[in-house]
Amino acid sequence: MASTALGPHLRPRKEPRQRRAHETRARILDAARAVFEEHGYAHGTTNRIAEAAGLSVGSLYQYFPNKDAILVELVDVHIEAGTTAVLAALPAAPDGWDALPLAAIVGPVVGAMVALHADGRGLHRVLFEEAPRPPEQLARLRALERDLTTMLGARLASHPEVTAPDPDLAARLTIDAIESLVHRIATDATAPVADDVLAAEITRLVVAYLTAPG
Amino acid sequence: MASTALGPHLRPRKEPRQRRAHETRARILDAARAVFEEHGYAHGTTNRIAEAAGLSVGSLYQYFPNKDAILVELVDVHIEAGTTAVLAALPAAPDGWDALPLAAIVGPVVGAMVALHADGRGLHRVLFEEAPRPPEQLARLRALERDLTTMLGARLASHPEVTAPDPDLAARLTIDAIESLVHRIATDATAPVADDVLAAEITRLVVAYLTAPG
DNA sequence: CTAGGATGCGAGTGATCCCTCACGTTCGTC
DNA sequence: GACGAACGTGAGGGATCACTCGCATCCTAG
Repeated sequence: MASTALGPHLRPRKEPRQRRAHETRARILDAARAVFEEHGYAHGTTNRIAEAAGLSVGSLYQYFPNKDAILVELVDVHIEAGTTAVLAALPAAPDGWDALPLAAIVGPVVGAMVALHADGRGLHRVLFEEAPRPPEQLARLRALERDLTTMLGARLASHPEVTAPDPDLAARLTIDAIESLVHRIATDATAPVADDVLAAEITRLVVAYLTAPG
Repeated sequence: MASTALGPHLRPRKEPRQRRAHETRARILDAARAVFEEHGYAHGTTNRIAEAAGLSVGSLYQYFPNKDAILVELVDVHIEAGTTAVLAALPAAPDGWDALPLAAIVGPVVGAMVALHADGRGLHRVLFEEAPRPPEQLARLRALERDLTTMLGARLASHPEVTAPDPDLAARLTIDAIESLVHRIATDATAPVADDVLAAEITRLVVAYLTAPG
């Protein structure tokens, strides 16, 4: 939870003391997920969230100081889950990745990303694109992205299979391509693609790009 | 203009008769672009649009029956511009594309897409992701995308350079990758990439993907 | 059992927004 | 210049939404 570092405008009114309160808090977050996904940010009203959680608005405001605080917490949870999932998917290689085939590195990461976004595309869009977010959280997200990109760029530069002339740019395209394609296709209900097929094809795309003959 | 096929809820109140009225209409659309880009859909109020256009709200509602009608028109204009730009960028080849190098086909299309989204990323996001759009328009957009994808899939299947095992899936990834990467990178102000560099790199990615061995 | 804190309630407040309407202003025509 | 139509005005109605506050109910320690 990120509540320790948050300003007073995003801190809950009271820390829950009884078990009942913890359950209520969780119910609010679950209801918020559903309501934001269905109605979007602007029409995802606090009254609707409270109703979906089987509560009154007043109770909701016992746990969250305002509407945005709910959203911020949902985003934080998603960021944390994504970071740990991707890091866990990276193959363990104490001597660096240069000895591993590229597909063995890219494949698991893509698989983790696909799994992460398998459900809740609408919610994800609302959280990350539609809703206003505090600059503090946005900066954290950008820093995370930048770290990931430079880390990947350095690794790619030394990998024997990689032929990209500008590894940093290649790292950026790679990460953006993975995320974008997962978003677009994994959750497009009109023409679904099986998760494993999609992951394999995105992996094929990335590996082909990084190892293309000069 | 798409006003001929629109229902009464999206038709302007009156067809403009005087030159002044045409200018007013154009001013409203320009102002709406700016206001939606800056404030998003929900906070892009009709009063703000009218003010930005140097008009009163009442005048705005002489030309557009409601807020959404303004948005629909902006989207239609963008769709039309995008379609014509991409079609114009395709190389003329009466005997089909099979004799052309893949890069000569992909390059111009990517270049056209980059140029098309060079400005107004924020507006584009609002128009296509944040704002609610009538199902009719959404269906038109999906149909256009599907046509483009199947057209490209058929062409790719017969092209000698292409090695992708599933041309339709490859066509889909190709189109989505181009659009996504253009959106993400061409208009990310925090770490800008020159338009020509970006277009070249995306082209490299697509060609590498489509011609990957194995 | 009971006191007092924790939790839950929901009508109401003020703010914002879309859109209307009754009325002025400008333009084209004779 | 005078008349009618086209065009422009902006205060305000009606609706929605975030959030509050006074009070009821529940839980738990002593």
